[in-house]
Amino acid sequence: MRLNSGQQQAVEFVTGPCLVLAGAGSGKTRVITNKIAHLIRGCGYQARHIAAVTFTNKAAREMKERVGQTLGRKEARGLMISTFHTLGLEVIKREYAALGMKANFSLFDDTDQTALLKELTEGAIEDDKTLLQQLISTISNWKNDLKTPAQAAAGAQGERDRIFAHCYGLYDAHMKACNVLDFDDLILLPTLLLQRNEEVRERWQNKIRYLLVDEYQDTNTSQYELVKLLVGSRARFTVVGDDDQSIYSWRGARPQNLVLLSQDFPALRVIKLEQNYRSSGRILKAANILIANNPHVFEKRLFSELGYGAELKVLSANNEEHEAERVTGELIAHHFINKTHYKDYAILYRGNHQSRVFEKFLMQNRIPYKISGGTSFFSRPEIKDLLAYLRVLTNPDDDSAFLRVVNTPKREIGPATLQKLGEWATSRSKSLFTASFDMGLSQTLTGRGYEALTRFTHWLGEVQRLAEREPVAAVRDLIHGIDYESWLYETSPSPKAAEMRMKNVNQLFSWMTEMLEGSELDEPMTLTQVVTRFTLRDMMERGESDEELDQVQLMTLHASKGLEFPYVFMVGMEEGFLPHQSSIDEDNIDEERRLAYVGITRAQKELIFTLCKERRQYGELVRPEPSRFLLELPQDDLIWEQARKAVSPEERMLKGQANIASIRAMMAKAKEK
DNA sequence: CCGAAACTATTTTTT
DNA sequence: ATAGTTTCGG
Repeated sequence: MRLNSGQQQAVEFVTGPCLVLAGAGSGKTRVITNKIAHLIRGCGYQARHIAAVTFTNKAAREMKERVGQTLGRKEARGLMISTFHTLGLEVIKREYAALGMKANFSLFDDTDQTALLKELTEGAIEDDKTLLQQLISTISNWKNDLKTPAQAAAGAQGERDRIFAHCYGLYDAHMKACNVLDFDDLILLPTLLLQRNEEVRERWQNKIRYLLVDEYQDTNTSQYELVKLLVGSRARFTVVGDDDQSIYSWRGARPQNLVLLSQDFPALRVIKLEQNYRSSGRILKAANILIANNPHVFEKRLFSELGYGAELKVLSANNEEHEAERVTGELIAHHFINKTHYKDYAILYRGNHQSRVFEKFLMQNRIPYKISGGTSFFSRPEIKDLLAYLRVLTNPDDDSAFLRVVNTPKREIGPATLQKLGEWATSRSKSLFTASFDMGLSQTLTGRGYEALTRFTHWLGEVQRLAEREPVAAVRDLIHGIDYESWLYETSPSPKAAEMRMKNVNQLFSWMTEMLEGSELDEPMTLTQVVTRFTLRDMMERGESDEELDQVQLMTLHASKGLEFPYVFMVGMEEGFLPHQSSIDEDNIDEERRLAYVGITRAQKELIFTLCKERRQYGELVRPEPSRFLLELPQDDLIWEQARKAVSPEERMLKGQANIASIRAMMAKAKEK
């Protein structure tokens, strides 16, 4: 397919700053990939001087894939295509000396971060969950606004801010002492460094001679600052964005950055892409009408030349189970009648927890499905345990990791021993692991504790030495050395669960081995890098998990951004759910509407909404109203299908099964003919 | 120091 | 409702 004139312009304008306002489905990924090709083939740029930045790993992978298809592996070699965070990590990895850091830093994920702040504030802040959450996001906002603890304290308004700023200071000191970074640091530190250090700034401006940013409306202040520093006065860049798809303001995203751009770069060329190549006319009309309820920075009118298409359906269900049952039944029938692939369907929901019921019904009916985005794998204790071990191995100063690991599996190192070790280490400004090798320690510790502790740390020290030469062997020795498998069997509720967990461990191990040894496509990585990449969930694709598998796609609305599917189910269309309750409370409906907009514009051919009359929430029965967004849609294009008369849950369960079973029987009969 | 029982918070979205 | 956490008895 050829590029339309807007796309063509966007691709060919390479001499200055360029903003592409790309509506949903207007082919922005095509523009980016074609532009990269044009820069290399038409403008004499070398691949290694071009960087493209996205927000999610999934998006980065997809872009790599698409560029690889357009250019071929050879020409694409050396291109930097990554998330903002991975780019920041890359800068830090190369410039750690200028940052005054050690090379072997490790990375905190949000659980580690929460745990540390909880510990630091014990007593000072009441054990209030929401307050802790506020503290975390306040610190994150400070970091996103490039504020140091001192600056935060100076600008603090009121008692609460002053206390929070103090906690920020404690947190920051602890992070530095342990040689640990959090996610925000991956943007913050490079930005501060490039601001302050001209030599480093020039080096990176020379390295990245053309920068492309996808989903620009999701940038926060520090990310925009980093972009400005990287492009410098030459201002050779393209950013692509759509303010209607800004759904990350809770993470500090500033869609106003779209406006700032024309102030900061007066020469900015603005190009609008308004033709939608994805959705039927009716779906697009619904999306346009919905989003018209929001205020707009840039006016744009999306149009489609595809057919008008089928009506949008609204299925009403009695409860969650019934909802899943109806979706499953609808899906089976549709799949059968239209001879589609399962991967043509997506089930989109607001919160991850909603996937459970759908998973259950799909599984019962032998429908292949894939839940993507779910954080489950990395939050599993067995995975966190092992990553913590590896963090100690690569960064002996990582006290959090050491504490997690020191008595897992149980090796008789209790709180008393650790308390004393902690006091000893603190008074000597050492980390726990490092201090455990001190000779004098035997004075303060009891015999048993000392014995157990030193046996463990000396052994771990040996593994550490091995890891420097033979990382793969070291990881293997580690897993065997702690006899992790036995530990799993002891602690798991059932042998089956233990088996599952061990499978996860082996999965992790084989991914790591791949990354450590490298492949034709990827350089071997150090253990430090591998551990960091795992925390970022940024690892290379393993061969088998190709998206080509024929599976129904389940994901959150957030995770669906940038993707498209022929048939889309948007489930849980209820007040309090799609406009989420917390957004209603905070009077932030616009962002929820954009989220609905994103969901609707994922659909190519058909779109089905579902909602429940009643639903179990925290075990309580609630009767939610239909989402206001459904009422905002053009009713002439909607078909509301009422649920059957209420019946008892048991009866409905049986009937539901029978319904699905009868559809299956029908299919089987039809097949015989 | 360990296991069972009682208790409690969970559910917004992601790097 | 359910999973994870704390507490109490052995």
